[in-house]
Amino acid sequence: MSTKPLDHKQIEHLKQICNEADIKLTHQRLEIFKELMASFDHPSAEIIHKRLQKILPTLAIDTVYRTLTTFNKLGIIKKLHLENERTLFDANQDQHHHFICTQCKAVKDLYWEDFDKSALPESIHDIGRIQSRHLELHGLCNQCLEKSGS
Amino acid sequence: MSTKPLDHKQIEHLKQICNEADIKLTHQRLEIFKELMASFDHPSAEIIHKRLQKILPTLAIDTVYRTLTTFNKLGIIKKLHLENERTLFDANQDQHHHFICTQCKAVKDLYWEDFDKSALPESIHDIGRIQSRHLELHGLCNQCLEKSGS
DNA sequence: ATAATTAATAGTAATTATTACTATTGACTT
DNA sequence: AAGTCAATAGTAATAATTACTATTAATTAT
Repeated sequence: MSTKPLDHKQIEHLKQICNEADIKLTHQRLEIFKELMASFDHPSAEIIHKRLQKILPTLAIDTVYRTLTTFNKLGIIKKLHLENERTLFDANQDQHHHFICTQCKAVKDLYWEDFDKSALPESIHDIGRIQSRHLELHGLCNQCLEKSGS
Repeated sequence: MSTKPLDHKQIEHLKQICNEADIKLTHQRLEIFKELMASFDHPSAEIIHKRLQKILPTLAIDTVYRTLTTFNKLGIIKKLHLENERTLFDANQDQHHHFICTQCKAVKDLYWEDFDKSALPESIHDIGRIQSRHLELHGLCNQCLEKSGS
């Protein structure tokens, strides 16, 4: 499993967010956050729970769900509802989009600033006021393409 | 509940698809399809089941799920995995996108041909080969905006 | 330092969405 | 009219997520 180097600035940021929201940065919350920051993939609550077993053997799955929901509300992670049997979680806070492989179900990040800055069609005014946009691309990832030998 | 007028061409199309796929167009399948075609909203399996109670009182929820999965595989409807507690279903086969109101959770269709035709960023080649794109816009719908009085 | 306070957690149980199993149905064929 | 077989209803199981409650542990007051 590939991981990212830990960014202490992000942990400082988490401390600040928790302070402002008047909630405690408990050991469990910190470890769940660190696990998310270290994950290149987009783990589910269960995966996070499993990965933390070594550090926090008594951690309850309920706590993982509660914490992830809390983080989601605080805006420091995002729930992903993709073509997957489970809800996935993403700690990448930069504006980005997702590619989902229809074969292996892998989820990969995609950056597209030109699109992010582009204007939405006029017809959007008939619907409502947009706060965010998220693009979901489906297709075959390069790994699966190689395997199927095309 | 607002509904669409029934399009007999679409039912003919369904018959043809079922024929080609060598599956029977049963009474249940037809009624589920008609209900989907008549729906402006994006119903869940349970909602479809409820709405069909009057016509098909013995219809099993299992059959609804099975049929929707079948239709999804046949490509005549799409499963939507949005920020919703349930999977939703969409019978609109034209290329389109979705707006989800963060307050009332309503899902509205959005057409944006210019975007559909636009080229994806070069970086996509590092990831894989795209088969489809789906944009998910989040914000407040006009109805909720009016209610909150802004 | 110790007691009081209280948010957060672990452990357990419940709920909800979805899928699986099996006998039965009903349309079609011979 | 009997046989065939896919599809269904009814029931049960599974899996993801959430709720409940006693306990823990950190913080504040004494």
